[in-house]
Amino acid sequence: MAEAAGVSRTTVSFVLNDRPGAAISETTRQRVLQAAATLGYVPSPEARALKTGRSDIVLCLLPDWPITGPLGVLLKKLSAHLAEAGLTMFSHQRNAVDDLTQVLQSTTPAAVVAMCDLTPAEAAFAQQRGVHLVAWMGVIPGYPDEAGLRQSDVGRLQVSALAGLGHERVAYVLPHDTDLAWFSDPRRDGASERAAELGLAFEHVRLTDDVGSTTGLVDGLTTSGTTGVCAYNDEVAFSVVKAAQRLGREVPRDLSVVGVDDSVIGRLSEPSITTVSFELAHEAENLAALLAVGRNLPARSSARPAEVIRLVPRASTAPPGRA
Amino acid sequence: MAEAAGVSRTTVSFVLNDRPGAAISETTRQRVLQAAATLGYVPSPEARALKTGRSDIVLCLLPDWPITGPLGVLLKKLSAHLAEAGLTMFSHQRNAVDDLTQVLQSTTPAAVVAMCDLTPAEAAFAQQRGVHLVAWMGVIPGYPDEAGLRQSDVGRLQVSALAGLGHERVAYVLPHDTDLAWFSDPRRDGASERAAELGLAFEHVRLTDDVGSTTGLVDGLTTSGTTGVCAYNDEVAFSVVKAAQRLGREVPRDLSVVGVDDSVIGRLSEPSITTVSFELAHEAENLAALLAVGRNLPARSSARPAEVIRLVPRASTAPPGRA
DNA sequence: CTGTTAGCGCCTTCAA
DNA sequence: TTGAAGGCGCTAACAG
Repeated sequence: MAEAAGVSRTTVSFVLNDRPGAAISETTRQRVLQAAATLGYVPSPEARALKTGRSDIVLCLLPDWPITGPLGVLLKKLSAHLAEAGLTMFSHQRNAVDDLTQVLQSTTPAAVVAMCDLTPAEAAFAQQRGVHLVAWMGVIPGYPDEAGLRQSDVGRLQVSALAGLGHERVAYVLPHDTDLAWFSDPRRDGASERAAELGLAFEHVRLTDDVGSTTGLVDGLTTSGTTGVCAYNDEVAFSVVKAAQRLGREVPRDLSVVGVDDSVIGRLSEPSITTVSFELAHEAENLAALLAVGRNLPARSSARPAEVIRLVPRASTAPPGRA
Repeated sequence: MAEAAGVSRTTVSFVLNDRPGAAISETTRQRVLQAAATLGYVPSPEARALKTGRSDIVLCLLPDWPITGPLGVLLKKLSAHLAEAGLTMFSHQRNAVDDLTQVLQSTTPAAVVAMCDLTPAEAAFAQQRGVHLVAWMGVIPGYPDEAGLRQSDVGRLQVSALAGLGHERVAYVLPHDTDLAWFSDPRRDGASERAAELGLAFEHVRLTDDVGSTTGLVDGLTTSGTTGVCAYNDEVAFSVVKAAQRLGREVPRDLSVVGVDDSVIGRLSEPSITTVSFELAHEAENLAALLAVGRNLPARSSARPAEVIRLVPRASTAPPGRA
């Protein structure tokens, strides 16, 4: 900014950054602000970052499948919280051609939130560049997962719900899309563990891309005595319900089904689908606070919820063998 | 990078940037590369951007609702294409607290792709900063929309499909979520236009958040003589189908329904839902080419499809009044 | 309270 | 074919 304001660069820097230590006369302050406004001046992000060694970008590294539902909402909230703290959130979806190493050659973010797994090389590179690494639902070698949400707990909750109704043989149904394995496997494993703890018979099957074959899979499940199904999400649950109905089975009398996500499809299904919903507002704030250390993040009120995940009982579950 | 390689900064810069004009002996080249590798040296993005005045970031500015389905796929493809051209794509979702002006204070991208509307102030700011602006499904004052896809065409195609089957009274059903108005209104308007062209009776209704009330809405539609419904998307279509069935109407005999998105829910519905699918691979390449001008973008083969949008006929549509 | 000054790491013209 | 030097726009010591 030209010293069109008639002051020195230092002064400009001071007032624009609200430097705590420095005392600037209100007159000068106004003069600088005025000049900045008329000139349309804004400091160059690159020069600033170069000088301070750090930008005010927070990068969310997302897995390479679409983020929808509760997680999408969380991202949105996180972005807003960070913006309030003067940080800008960007998302980058993992893809085959560029890894974090590449991405960090385009910018040096203040922090990277890993919502997908990082390789040791990526982690090392980020560290070397002084980038603050936060593992949130993604694995970074040597870092703790900061997410207050375990995918395995989702599976555990589903099984517990069925067990509570008296089911003794339960199954986990995985989605066709193996890209989702990163997500679905932990849920299944949690379900499996919980079933073992409770002494339930447990098996799992994976859908295929052929919709028709779901019928066969569900038939196999019911004939083997399974009375309760945990589905990866509401979409899978819906497809299981449909298949059962095609087979002349009644839901929930012959088969109970529990989904995940509390999505529209589950509400519209007949019967409506019992599901697991997420309470992620507090998580978003937590994460924002973690990322905005040293900045004055506006105080947030929302208390930590009793449970991050919660069962939403609907019509698709009942004790086995009766309506 | 220390001249641990025993060469000058110039040399390093040359080899690392593959400078065309300069001839570097293969020996030196290797020595530099070697040293860079062992030192783990990478040029600072900020310094580079400061010097050249431009970074290699492409920023996609997204509307503040979740991007799913075909558009999500497009983003993913775009990101991969840009990565191949040495550009890094970041996404930033619009939110209430930071606008583009704020975001551009964190970085100076090579280009911004507007997938949501920009204010004149935002556009001016970006221009002043020398950021290349591309309107793609978003409106930027003074810029042409580069998207080969008009939302209004989606609505038009839906109406055409119903008209082709002989329907004479059609309705458009909008989603509850008014955030989606930006998307849904153009579709509805296209449908309305097309209906007028074809001399069809046209009306539109909006769902409410109360699922039960959908029944009443659909009842109103059918009693007023509507035989064909265009739904905002497959989810809305599904909910219309369900409501019709609750009313004892049969789909498609009493009511034909056309959705949009070719989503799983439409395929699993009974009857399966006729829908509009998108062919966006070519769009992604086009857009990438537009953004990567001056860079050597790997050649792409996919030909421009005959139609960006395509009707997928399924079981939920038939001529009016018969099965 | 305000101005001077020295780089941050890189690219690039100019000379050698 | 390579080295030296200047400056991109900014921040932060350090005077004044």
